[in-house]
Amino acid sequence: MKKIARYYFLSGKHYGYGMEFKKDNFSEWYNEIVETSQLSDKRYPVKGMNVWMPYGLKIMQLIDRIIRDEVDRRGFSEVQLPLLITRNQLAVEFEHLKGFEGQVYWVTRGGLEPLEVEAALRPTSESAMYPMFSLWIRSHADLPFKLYQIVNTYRYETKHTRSFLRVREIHFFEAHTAHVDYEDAERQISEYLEIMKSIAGRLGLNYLLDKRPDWDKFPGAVYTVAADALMPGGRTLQIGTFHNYGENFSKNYDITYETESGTRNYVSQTTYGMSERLLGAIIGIHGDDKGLILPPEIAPVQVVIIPIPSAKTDVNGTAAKIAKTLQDSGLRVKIDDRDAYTPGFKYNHWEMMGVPLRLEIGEKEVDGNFITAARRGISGRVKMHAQDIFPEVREQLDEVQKKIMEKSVQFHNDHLSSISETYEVNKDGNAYSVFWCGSKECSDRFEEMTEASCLGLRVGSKKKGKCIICGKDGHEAVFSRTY
RNA sequence: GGGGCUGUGGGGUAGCUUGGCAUCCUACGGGCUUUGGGAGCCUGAGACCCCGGUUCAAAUCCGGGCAGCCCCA
Repeated sequence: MKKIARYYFLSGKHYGYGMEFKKDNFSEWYNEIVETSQLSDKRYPVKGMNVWMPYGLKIMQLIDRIIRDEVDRRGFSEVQLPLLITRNQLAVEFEHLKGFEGQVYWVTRGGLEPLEVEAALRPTSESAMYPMFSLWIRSHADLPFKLYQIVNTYRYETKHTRSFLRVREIHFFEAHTAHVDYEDAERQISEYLEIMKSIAGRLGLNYLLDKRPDWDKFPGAVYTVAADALMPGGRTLQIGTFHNYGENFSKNYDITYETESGTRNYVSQTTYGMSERLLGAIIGIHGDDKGLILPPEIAPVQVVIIPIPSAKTDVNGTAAKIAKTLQDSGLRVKIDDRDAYTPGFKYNHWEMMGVPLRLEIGEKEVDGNFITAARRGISGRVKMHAQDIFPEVREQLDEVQKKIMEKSVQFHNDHLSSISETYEVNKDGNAYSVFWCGSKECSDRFEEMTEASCLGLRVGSKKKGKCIICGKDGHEAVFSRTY
């Protein structure tokens, strides 16, 4: 048999034997799955900068495809701005810069010569984009102006880094818009929330929408809303942010437009950010003791076919035929016909890799003209008709997606608790819905007592009650430990 | 921000206290035999994080760096 190249989807396990850690030991489990499923190799010798392995990169690209799909259809255009930002661009005097001061990488030399103008690696792209916005935006006819880019950004994290959850080189999606007025910017925020909902649905993720307290909003923003996902291990993960900048940036970067009546106005601006934390959430929330569980839409291999070798029946021929049918229908399919491994080994391997659907083809199947299918995350096997198999495969992939969402909703609901006394916070951790008066003092006090910090007021909640700390009138807020 | 721990073949480890041939498992290459839930035998290759110090001699002791992990705020 032709030898199979040792690429991601067909390689043996490089790193040992199966899953050593169970998911209830989340920290260890997470590290192990990132390594054994070949998502990322963190042996690269720079802290917080890991290698995207083929399998992990493919998943991320499929996630990006969903993001592009959702924003493109709403009139955004993709751009790419340079990585370097001059000191001049950054040195616009306002709070935005101060917010990032401590975590900016600087390029100070070109070859052996010190640079005349030192340049920063973008920590985010406001200061790269907005001087250009100032050139591009001329009149009200240019508005709303909606761009996005998917690029790496750099932040000098001093805290403990973790694959996909806290990194120094960030795979970043950032949408930037400019509008005629604040009201239109507000409409843009609503559209962002709609996009987030749609993306999260396709990824099987749930999240809370929290309006960050003033002291925790994005530097330079009027306000910040964040999407926080509940993770195993009792922490929340910020997987999306929505900022309304008002005119704070346009006034500093001189972004104006000519109105219909001939006057000049500053634009109102917004941004929307997401990163590989989406992948971190997918790994953490969907995975189980056997490994990854991937939503079909982002699975590099959606269907894996395991031929069960037989002396008297041509299982490989049947496997190839089924594979071709499914591929022609647009699915990502692999046949694992390596003869050095037993079927049982392959079952475990592909379950670890999170492949949604496995088809087994042996003597029984060929003779009986059917296919045995196993669905990731759903126990038991199902039989499919070998003829016209695509609709049944499609249906079962949808079942896997449905199950992922059900489990995800259940997890989310199980781990968000409403409490009225701080002693109800338990060490195992959850996210806590409480009433809060809005003061920094009470937030600090709560954090001191429970280690859970304030994510902010819950967006859309109309609930009112007495502040859990001081007893004054308050609104529903969420507290939790965070990544 | 503070404290602690650890770096040995690709992965996981023994050895370190008391300096002297580096242990085992797994993964990997070749061969045979197997294959319906992690097969077996034979064989091969592969390692002491980096820099400096002490010493006849350093994986082992000392100093610094880099990297990783854990706990607390």
